[in-house]
Amino acid sequence: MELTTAEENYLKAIYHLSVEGKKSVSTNDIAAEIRTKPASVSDMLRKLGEKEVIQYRKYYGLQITPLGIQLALQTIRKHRLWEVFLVDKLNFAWDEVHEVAEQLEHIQSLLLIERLDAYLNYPKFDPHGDPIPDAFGDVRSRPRIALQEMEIDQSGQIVAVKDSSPAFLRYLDKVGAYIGARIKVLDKVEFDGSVEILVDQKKTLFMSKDVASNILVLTA
Amino acid sequence: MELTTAEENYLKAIYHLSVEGKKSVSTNDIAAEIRTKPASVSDMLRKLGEKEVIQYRKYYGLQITPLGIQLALQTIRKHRLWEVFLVDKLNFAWDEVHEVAEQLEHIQSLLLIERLDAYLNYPKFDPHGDPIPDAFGDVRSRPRIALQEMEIDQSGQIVAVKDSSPAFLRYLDKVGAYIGARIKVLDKVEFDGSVEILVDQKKTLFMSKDVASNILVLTA
DNA sequence: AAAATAAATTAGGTTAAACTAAAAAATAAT
DNA sequence: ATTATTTTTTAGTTTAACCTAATTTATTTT
Ligand SMILES: [Mn+2]
Ligand SMILES: [Mn+2]
Ligand SMILES: [Mn+2]
Ligand SMILES: [Mn+2]
Repeated sequence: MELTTAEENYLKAIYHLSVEGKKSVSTNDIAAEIRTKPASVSDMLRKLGEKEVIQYRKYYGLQITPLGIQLALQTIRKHRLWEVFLVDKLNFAWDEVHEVAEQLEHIQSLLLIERLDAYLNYPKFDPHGDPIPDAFGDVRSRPRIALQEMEIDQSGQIVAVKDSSPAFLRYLDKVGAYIGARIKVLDKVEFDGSVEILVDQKKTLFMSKDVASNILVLTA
Repeated sequence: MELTTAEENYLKAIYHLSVEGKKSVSTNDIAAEIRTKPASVSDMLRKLGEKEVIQYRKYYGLQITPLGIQLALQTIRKHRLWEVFLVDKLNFAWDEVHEVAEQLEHIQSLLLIERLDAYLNYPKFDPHGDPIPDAFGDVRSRPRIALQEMEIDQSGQIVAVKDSSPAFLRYLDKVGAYIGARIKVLDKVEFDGSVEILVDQKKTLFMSKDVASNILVLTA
């Protein structure tokens, strides 16, 4: 069973929206995620249904199948390994990798991805802190919460970002927030949900609710 | 000006057949090279003509333009750099790289290819001995002749292969011929054109005319 | 429960890239 | 110089992946 590039992109979007997000995924959600029109999505859902990577009843909704999950995870695995390669070996910044990985993830070669994995020393997380599925599709996920949901005085370590857009990542670079940083919540403002944190025991940082909710933390 | 993957493949084939080969390139030649039907080639030639990467007058023939050469060389550059990456970094054998490089060459990112070039230490030749064009499309080509055309007692160094098929490359591996090997022609058989050579001053090797004509040598 | 609104699908069209079969042009053979 | 052959192009289809506009189904509101 092989999927086209477009099919892989759709399936990946469906996986992200369903398995990692809410249970029910709408045609409009997928269209927004993939930046395409709902009519095109309907068309593709029928095709993915025929290929049995999703279970699809029109007007009712869809459910990704075990086969679909497995294939989606293989694409995600490739995407994240390439991101690690770009950052670790080619010195890309973490905000420069997504677009290129979006292309590289579709290269078809089992040997390539296994060799790449070995070459990178079997990394467990990508530059944005997202877990890299192994060759069998197993994902070791860490329990993590949004910084925005932490209590005052609670401390932890930044382990991932929810939003991987260049604008957001460059903002984090600018203020000095990074994956691996140890943080402690100093204050939370009731009024607008903004937070004040201490980074690496030396630098205090204010951030909006919007920013804080896109930073994922492993609490101690 | 951007080309699709199919257009890049056609243009690359046209470049190889015209610039590196004979002057006049037929529709059938291209069809054979790309493993497609002549009718499909005619269609594509019209499109490539409109994009001005070739000059095309139907029934008369085609000529690749300077713009076409430049674009073809960029694709060839990417192809060969990826081949070096696969062999040097991911331990691919030289007969395993072509198919994967055929896909990787179409990844679009200027940053990627410049960084890759730097990471590989600006290699000048790919694993098959073919020169890698630089970012400006300049190719440093060495004067090389087919082993088959060497005289008895003449010596030199294997610098490239004409045929990159896995079958041929694996045969060379088996008999112990490799790029960089110093050789000397011991004998040439008039009857069938086969040759006997001495490799690295220790091992003698017999090879058919067919094999010898696909090995390129830099004569001392 | 009917009407209004929102969401999803279908109908019909476009573009890229392939194909087969038929026609046209160029080349080779008599 | 015709005729025959080969090469190339055109005509007409197919498939994948998109689109807009129209229609159908589901959901909400009155
Ligand atoms: Mn992609
Ligand atoms: Mn990532
Ligand atoms: Mn290619
Ligand atoms: Mn090569």
